[in-house]
Amino acid sequence: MADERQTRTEKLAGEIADAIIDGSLEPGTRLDEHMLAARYGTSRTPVREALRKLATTGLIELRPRRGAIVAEVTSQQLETLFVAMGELEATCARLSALSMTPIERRRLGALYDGMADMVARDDVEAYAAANTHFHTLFYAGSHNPVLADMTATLRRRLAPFRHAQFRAPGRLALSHAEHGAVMRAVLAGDAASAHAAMLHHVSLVEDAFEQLAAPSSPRRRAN
Amino acid sequence: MADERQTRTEKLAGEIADAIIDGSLEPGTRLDEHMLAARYGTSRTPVREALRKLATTGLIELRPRRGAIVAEVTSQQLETLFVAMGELEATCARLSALSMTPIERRRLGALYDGMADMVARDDVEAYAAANTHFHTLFYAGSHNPVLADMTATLRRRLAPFRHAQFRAPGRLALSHAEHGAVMRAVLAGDAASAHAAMLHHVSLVEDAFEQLAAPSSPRRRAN
DNA sequence: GGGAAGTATCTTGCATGCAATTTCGTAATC
DNA sequence: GATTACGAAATTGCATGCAAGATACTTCCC
Repeated sequence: MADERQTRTEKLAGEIADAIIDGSLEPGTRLDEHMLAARYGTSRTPVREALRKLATTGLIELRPRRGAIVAEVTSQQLETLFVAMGELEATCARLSALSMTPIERRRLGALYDGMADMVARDDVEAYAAANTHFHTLFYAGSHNPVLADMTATLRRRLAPFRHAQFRAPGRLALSHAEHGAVMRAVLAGDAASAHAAMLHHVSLVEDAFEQLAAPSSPRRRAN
Repeated sequence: MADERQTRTEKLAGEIADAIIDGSLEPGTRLDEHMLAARYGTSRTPVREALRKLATTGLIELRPRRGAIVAEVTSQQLETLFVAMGELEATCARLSALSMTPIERRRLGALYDGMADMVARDDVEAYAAANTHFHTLFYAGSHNPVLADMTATLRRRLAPFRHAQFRAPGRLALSHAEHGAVMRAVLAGDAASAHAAMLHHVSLVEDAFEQLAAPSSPRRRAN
């Protein structure tokens, strides 16, 4: 459809980002400009510009004169990213408590109720999709596009590491209960509680990930 | 010194950013690629790449096929930026209360004490420099480079609009008092109070700006 | 005189080519 | 046998050229 309104550079950036996020391009892979240009049927110029763009989001690492590689994320950096993500999500929830319109609040409630059914049916797939939507509502609800963008970008950056998020048994019901706490605080206009509830929620997600990713490694102290 | 270790693109990005921040390039100015290339004595290629980089920070606006302009910031966008900045600063303060090392805490106290003298001498210039330093301590003190980067970038982006920050009479002493509240909360390890105090502090800065920038325009409700 | 259509100029998007730096492989020395 | 030095291949950084789209201007029509 709208495939010729955006420039080749933008299309490339999107495709490469997708390849990284869905795992086709593994961390550490060298991103040779000639290779990418050949693979996507363009010249090196748009490839270079796309790589610069991706570098600013942190998805890839650009070393001057030494080429680009898909960002290798150490578990320490990952923890840093999760903490930052959590703080931003909590901030969005905080602002949502202060700024959401009645319509937005009603939508939030409706989505939450719908997600209860998915938990009852144990429909992990539907719940995962609805979960993304749920969080997105707070980005928009903050009524602050700058913050919403930052948070969405970070979420995208962490997407490769959250595949198995709802695998752990009982995680669905727990997640839904936490969502309930966040939602009630936001609907009540209680900024501090909304912040705390969301922070608690995403911290647990982080812990769940760490248990899956490195079950035997010694737990570092959170910063 | 280190002028040939970084690439032309990076140097260009820095110089153009400086020109925007110090006001040499006013908002709305068209950034013609040929013109910039000629002015800085390079070809268009590094100019293009520098522009892309600046676009991601928000300093300039890049419209596909229509060129780049120095970002025009409406007062509404400015308020959004200030709110986001405030939330991020508050978050850094929150994390600082939890994570600062004893050495960092001591440095914070020392700087605060030194700033008291500047207030007494009414040395606006020195205070402004120390103020930047003061805030930077919290970025580092969060022990979260991702968050610190985001906050520093936003601060840089807002730099053009904070020139007259300490002009208003009595602002120096007030600022110092607020710094004191933030510092005490951080030193006490009280995350919630640190967050609240910093938010209060930067909100007042925002208000001061708005009074200077648009004294007669009707006040919008903060989001 | 005002507006619209067509044309010319300008600007960006992309391709290609060259030079400099890095990296890899080979060989020589310790 | 390991390490270092040298050289070749490869890769990035940058310059230039061309084509498509956008802007500005002229001209024509109402």
